[in-house]
Amino acid sequence: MELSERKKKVLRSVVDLYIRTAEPVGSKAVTELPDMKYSSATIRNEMAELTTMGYLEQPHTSAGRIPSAAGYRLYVDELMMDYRLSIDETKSINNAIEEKMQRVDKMVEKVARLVSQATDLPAISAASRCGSLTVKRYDLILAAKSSVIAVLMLSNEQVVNKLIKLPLAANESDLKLLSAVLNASMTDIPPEHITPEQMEKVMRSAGNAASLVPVILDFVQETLRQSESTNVAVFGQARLLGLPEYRDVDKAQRVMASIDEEALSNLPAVMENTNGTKVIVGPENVSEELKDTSVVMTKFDIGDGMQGMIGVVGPTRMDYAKVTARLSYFAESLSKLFAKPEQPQLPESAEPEEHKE
Amino acid sequence: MELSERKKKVLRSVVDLYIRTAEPVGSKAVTELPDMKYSSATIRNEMAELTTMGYLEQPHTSAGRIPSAAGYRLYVDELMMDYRLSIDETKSINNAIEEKMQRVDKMVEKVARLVSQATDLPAISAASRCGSLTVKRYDLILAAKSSVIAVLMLSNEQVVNKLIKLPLAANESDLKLLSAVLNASMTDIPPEHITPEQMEKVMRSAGNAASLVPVILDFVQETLRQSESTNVAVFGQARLLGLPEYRDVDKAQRVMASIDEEALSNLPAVMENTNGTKVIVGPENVSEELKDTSVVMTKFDIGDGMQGMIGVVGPTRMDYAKVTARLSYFAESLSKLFAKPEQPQLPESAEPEEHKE
DNA sequence: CTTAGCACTCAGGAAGAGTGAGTGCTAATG
DNA sequence: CATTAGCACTCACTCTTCCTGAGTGCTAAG
Repeated sequence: MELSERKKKVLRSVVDLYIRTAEPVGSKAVTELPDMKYSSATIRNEMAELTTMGYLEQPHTSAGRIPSAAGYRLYVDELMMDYRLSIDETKSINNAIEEKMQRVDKMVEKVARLVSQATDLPAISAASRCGSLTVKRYDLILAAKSSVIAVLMLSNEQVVNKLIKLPLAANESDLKLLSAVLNASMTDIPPEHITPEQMEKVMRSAGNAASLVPVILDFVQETLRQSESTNVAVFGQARLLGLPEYRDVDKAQRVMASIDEEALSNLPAVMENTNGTKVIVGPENVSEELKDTSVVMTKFDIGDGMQGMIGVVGPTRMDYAKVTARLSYFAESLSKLFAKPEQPQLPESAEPEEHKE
Repeated sequence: MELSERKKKVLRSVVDLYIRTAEPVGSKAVTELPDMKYSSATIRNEMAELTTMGYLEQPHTSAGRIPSAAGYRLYVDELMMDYRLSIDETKSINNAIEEKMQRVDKMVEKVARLVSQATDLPAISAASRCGSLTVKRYDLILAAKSSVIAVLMLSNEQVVNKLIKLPLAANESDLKLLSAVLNASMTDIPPEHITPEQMEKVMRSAGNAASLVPVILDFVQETLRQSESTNVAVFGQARLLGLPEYRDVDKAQRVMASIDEEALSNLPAVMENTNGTKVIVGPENVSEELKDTSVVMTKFDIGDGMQGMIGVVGPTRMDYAKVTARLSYFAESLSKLFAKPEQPQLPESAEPEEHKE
């Protein structure tokens, strides 16, 4: 059933107010809003109907209304006003991102930290590889009498290396032979297909350098496996405590603990089939502890076939408009940055104006 | 002034009890301890004296006593009983550490997470390089028509690499020349000594590959600089909230926020001149917010000239004996592990017995 | 030196009263 | 018919008061 324009306006007002004050919203408060031209009685009637329709709730008979999960959902999907980032905001975001950074996952972490600051809520970051990797090319460098550097180029253009110390001396030509063998027979093979039999075959043809083979292939397996893992971190948890809904220490503790766990396991799965920004309102969360906690997550591509995810956790009453706006902007900036890694290109298309309030 | 044996015994009992219960300790409670053979009146007198000596405090006239900072200090330095880890504890520690891990800083983080679990307190981890690094050796590998892998071997035997894409094609002999030049003139130079003049000199002698020089040297500088930075992380913050002293949300928030900051900046400085395990009792902390929060930190060497630090943050009333024991054990295990990286050797010397309680 | 006894203090919980924001309903109004 | 004014009612919260009991310091006796 479709809501009347007036009902939508009332619902939006209630949600907005509740987001600001964290207290049940009464009919009078709504009346006092700038462009509400109805009396409190009318609003009361509308609110009563919105309550029976399930968009609002009443903590007890003589209190104002608060939005229900359905109310928030509707608000997020249809009602909320776009929040435009202020110039200051975009500037500080850009400055922060502009710094040269080397390791991709550290970069994502850093941005998550910024997001946490910007939203004054805890933030979660995750960097993960998607799709399985293989080795595209092997190089062996003789670094000293008895140490060899193995350099692997992976299918995503990433390069990794390992220093291997040998029990005995090695020479250039042995290494040349071995790397030729490896490049011929061990490229483009996913880690789970590296069998002991294959390993033996390689060893037989590797001549003097045969003792290197198991070390290298172990390293290969480890590298390919490990790079599939996700790297999750949480920042600014303490900010939760500043919010009235988490004045209850027990609740805060439960939520924070489950952010830690959730972050470390479930999170990647949740975003599996999504792209862009997703809002999970309270009870839509799987975990029991997070039933009145909302999550806004955004997924984006970063170079080398990796994906990044940054999210914010807060009370169901969080400022969805602001949070999603900021998060999207961060994600967009990061994507662009990684698209041209040597020459950071920052989004200018956004044309930020003074933000409405 | 030296304390009598009886006073020491009373002080120890009070601290022990307070650590367990988090509530002011009355004379009666002390009397009821197994080997206290005095009446409550006697204990009262002793406690009164300990109070005037500054080792105990009284929250208000009609309450029991709690240890003062000086009391804790004395307790930590002289009074507390050694805590022996139980077999179970050492087992779970060893299991956790045994897994193969690749990146050192991740390893330290993982252990910190374990420490947090084991102590049920927030833990801080830091991994940092000490002393300045230089490049020991350069290798350049032609990876494709127009991409080159630069492999640097650093003075600590660590190897790093970077994939460089060229605007034009390169050939083997150009790279051979360039790497010879680099190895001849740019080794063992700390990052701050890489001057533009030098860079130009190298470029002049580099022939066709000159355009690679700035990219490589930038990478060198970045690598050497970055590896000096410290990598700090905090885990299990939420555990603070389980403790009675942090039922006050505001306090908890202040402390947690300042753990975040402290962790990220001050921490390495604090441990500068220390080795092994250090206990910082409440007011000995620099930060105002942490005046009634204690920190136990331990510093240890991990391979490659890196140092690791793991610490625990908790109320002044934390179980110092247990925490220091566990922390030391973790640190010891890690040090040994890194001493023989390929063949994890776990401490057996500890000969853990059933722990006293 | 140790202990029993006693008067005194004071934090913290329980019970009760008052306050006011907010509601739903009804009747009047444009 | 939609809107609004008016009114009685509800109920969370706060403030105050009272009471209890754990703990103390001091004194006098063992």
